[in-house]
Amino acid sequence: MLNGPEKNQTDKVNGRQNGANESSAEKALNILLAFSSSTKEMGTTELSQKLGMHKSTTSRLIKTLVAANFLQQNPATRKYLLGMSAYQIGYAANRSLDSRLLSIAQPHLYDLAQQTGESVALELLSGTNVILASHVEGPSHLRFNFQQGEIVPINVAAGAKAILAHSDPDFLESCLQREFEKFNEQTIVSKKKYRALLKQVRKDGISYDRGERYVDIHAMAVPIHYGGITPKAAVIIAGPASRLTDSFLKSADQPLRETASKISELLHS
Amino acid sequence: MLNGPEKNQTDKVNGRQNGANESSAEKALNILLAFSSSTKEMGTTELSQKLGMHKSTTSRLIKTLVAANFLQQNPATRKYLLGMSAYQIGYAANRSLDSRLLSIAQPHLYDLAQQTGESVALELLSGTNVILASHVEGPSHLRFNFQQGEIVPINVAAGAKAILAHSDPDFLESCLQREFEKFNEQTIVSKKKYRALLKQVRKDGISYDRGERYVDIHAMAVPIHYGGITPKAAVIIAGPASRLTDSFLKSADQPLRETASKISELLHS
DNA sequence: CTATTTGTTCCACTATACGGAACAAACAAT
DNA sequence: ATTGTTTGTTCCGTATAGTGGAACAAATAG
Repeated sequence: MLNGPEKNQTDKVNGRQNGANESSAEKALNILLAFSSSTKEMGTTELSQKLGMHKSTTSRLIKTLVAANFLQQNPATRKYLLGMSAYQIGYAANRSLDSRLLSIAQPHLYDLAQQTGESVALELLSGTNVILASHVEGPSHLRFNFQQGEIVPINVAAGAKAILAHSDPDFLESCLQREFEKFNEQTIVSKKKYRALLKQVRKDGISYDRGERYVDIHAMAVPIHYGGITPKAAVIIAGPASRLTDSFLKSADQPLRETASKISELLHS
Repeated sequence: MLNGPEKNQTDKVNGRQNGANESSAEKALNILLAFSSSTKEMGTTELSQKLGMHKSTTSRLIKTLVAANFLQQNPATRKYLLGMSAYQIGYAANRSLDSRLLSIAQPHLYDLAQQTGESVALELLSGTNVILASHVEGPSHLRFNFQQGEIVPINVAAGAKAILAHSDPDFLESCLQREFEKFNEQTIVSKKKYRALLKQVRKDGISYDRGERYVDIHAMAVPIHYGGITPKAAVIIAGPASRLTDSFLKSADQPLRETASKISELLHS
């Protein structure tokens, strides 16, 4: 009789035990993820070492990934890089995440508006502008009325500053190519000043607009983080300058941060 | 007696025979691709039907995809949608493809500049602008000097029209939110007129700029296709209005189209 | 032109994925 | 609540599909 006395004593707890177990599908996904961190092209051997897989296994999986257009081979270097299908699902994910973000955020924006008494909104980065995607008007009679879908230049949007403060350098540069329009005396038009401001925002985790677009409207914003990725959205509180005093900013600080991090967490769940 | 004398007569030619054979990695990738076409969330059963797989297989693979964050479950609907990893590799693919596109295109842009005698460039769509990514100056003394990295509004860039004419409707709408700046009498500021123009461009496969940015500079552009995806780049020929006559446009038409399709093909190889 | 690195194919072995069916969980209809 | 229906997950024996050593092939370096 084969397999002797104790047979399946392989402590397969049932599921996985240490994460050391990998299906071929998992391996294929890991290959894709390996390309997401470094932009550079990679060959079969390099990949197999990086992921601790055998060359032959890696080679076969790459073949599959290439066939599905998730990877492509650069004929010049014979190495591999991400392909059109990767681009495609990224594009689709972007849209899905947006719509999901909006539905997740809505109730929390509402709570924040109730709590602070001011208008609250979500700003989404789109190219080199910010779009006002979702908003809740504050209960007060004198309040800032967000205009749904309004497009705001990055130099005057509090949300844009919050987002760009954590964006990757290349992207930031491409945004700074564009000339900053001046709306009033408070508007920041100097790129140098803007950069310095972003540095401060990154440190504080919060950004402000002290009438840079409309002199009598102030705002404060905190970014929403999507995993390890450049944030592309921010929660913003806006209202009349007369009410957004220093003491208001102080009292609204914690609730705003909590709302943003709550939404960030829910996105990942 | 069932199945009689001969048993394993299953004509397993050995490898695959009809392409009907699918590895688990392939199946996982197909699930991802299923989400790229329709934005809507899908459940296990719906997916299994769409892909012709068994429920149990689909369920297991979804589990793997969720664990790797390529999919996520919407707690409200219990259905699945693309997750952060999808977004992440899309973002990386975007960068990779750009750098690959530039290196692939360069020699062909050069050839086209030689052939036509005018300046040639690559325009990349970035958000709601177009960036001048790579260019070759024409041999003539009087020529259009592209400025590397220059950002051009979509209403005046020939490349933008070529790109947007083939973009998906949602994206086009978001681009049209932005107000069109008027540079001179030729500049198109009417959204209605712009839409009509795009329709024509889509039909012709080529777009023109007859001095819409600089009155004395004309241009023509053809989009580069990345697989089945919305194009995000175009090849453009620009030069002094005095030389871009109707007869020039006619003679450069074929070479320009050929350059664009050559680059498109090389991207896929 | 040989040596070395890198990538692919082969094949016997075994672990892994399959799919029917049972089970479990939501949701609808009484 | 109770039952019926749809949808999703888990179980498990079987057989297919993936594994990895090694041979082979193709580039690149020396």
